[in-house]
Amino acid sequence: MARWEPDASGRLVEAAMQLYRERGFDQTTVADIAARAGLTERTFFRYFADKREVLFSGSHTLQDFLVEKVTQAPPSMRPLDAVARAVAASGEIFESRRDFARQRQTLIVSHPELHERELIKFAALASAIGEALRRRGVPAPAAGLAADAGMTIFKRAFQSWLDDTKKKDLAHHVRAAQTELEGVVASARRRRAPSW
Amino acid sequence: MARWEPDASGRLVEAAMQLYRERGFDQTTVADIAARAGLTERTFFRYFADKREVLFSGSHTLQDFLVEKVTQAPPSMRPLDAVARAVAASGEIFESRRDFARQRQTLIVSHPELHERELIKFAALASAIGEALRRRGVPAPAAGLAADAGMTIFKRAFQSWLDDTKKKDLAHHVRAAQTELEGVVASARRRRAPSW
DNA sequence: TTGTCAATGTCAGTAACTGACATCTATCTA
DNA sequence: TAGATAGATGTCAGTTACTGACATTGACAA
Repeated sequence: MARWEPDASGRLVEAAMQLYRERGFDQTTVADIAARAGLTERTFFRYFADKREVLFSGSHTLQDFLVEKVTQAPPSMRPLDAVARAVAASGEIFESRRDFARQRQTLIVSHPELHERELIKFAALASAIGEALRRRGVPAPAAGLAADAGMTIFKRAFQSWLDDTKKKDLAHHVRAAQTELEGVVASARRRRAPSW
Repeated sequence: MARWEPDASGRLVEAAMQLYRERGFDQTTVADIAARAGLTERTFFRYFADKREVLFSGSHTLQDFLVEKVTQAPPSMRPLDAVARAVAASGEIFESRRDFARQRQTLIVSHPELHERELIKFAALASAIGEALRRRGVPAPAAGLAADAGMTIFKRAFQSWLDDTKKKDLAHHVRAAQTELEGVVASARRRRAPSW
């Protein structure tokens, strides 16, 4: 048998989600979370850098997934398409946890501290994807902008996927968001500089 | 004469910038900042919600400026152009404080806590600008995306403006960033959906 | 003079987070 | 099989960000 109850980290995540939802983020202490997980406060901080991070343990997995997909995209594919396709493919990570994702997102958007953390995770994602694009030979400025635009698409698509009662998959929402963005960003005519 | 030394808030900002630069953000306590400003810790927290916020006191001014510029843009102007032009115009806020802005940005990007705060300020900016666009009659999805794309342009342009030794103005960098973004986002041909 | 009021100060308390060190227990090793 | 090992956890003391309650200050008005 195992030395201790298995999956301490997972238990902490589970306990945190429950408590944040039950009594709110501010009304939950780290000691509360640890107690519900059958651990001590000190152990919580060995697994998570702070009280917010416990809701973002999956971000590393997502980052690895997206970077790999972007890296594997056909060499001829345009940068933003490579990113959008990777984002669309990440639906497989979320599909089975739609309810969890919805609850988590509700928590995040209603607590600025959590929202901040989400935003910097997206920034890290964008940075990693930009680097992957550069490794594909995309020039630096375009790579960074394609990564940022990809994150804009991701955010929109993810939200509308969560809101979607018809349960279309994430890829569908990604395509819609990309098309919308193209409509917004495309210049009226091809030109060398903005006309304003 | 005034009851107390004037501009307590400004003195706190000044003291914080000095100390964060002298000994680093983590090695500076709020009590340190307050002491240098000739005030107490408690007073610091009456002016700023937390230790980070002291570096973002100008964000409200910037938001009001951008919202007003977007609102005043010619009705025929495309949403992203309206945002980009507003962003370009905001150069007048920064021009005279280029060195301050550079020092501040160096601090922010080297401290994740500060970076988080900057990101949520940008998110608030995007939200306010999106709303302003909707008041102009821009449909909801396009308004939000144009605001986000505008912030992407702002970030790029602001950074390259800070890095620019030739001292071209912010508007120049905004135009360059917008042109780059258009190149990245534009679909290969006009189409109804992404081709991937 | 005296009262008012906004800005500041004082003080005690909570909780996030950290460093140092102790303890536990499955497994490895002699 | 005794004992050493090592990773996971616990204990404890300390710092500091942040808050609520209440006192004080000092220009100004009545």
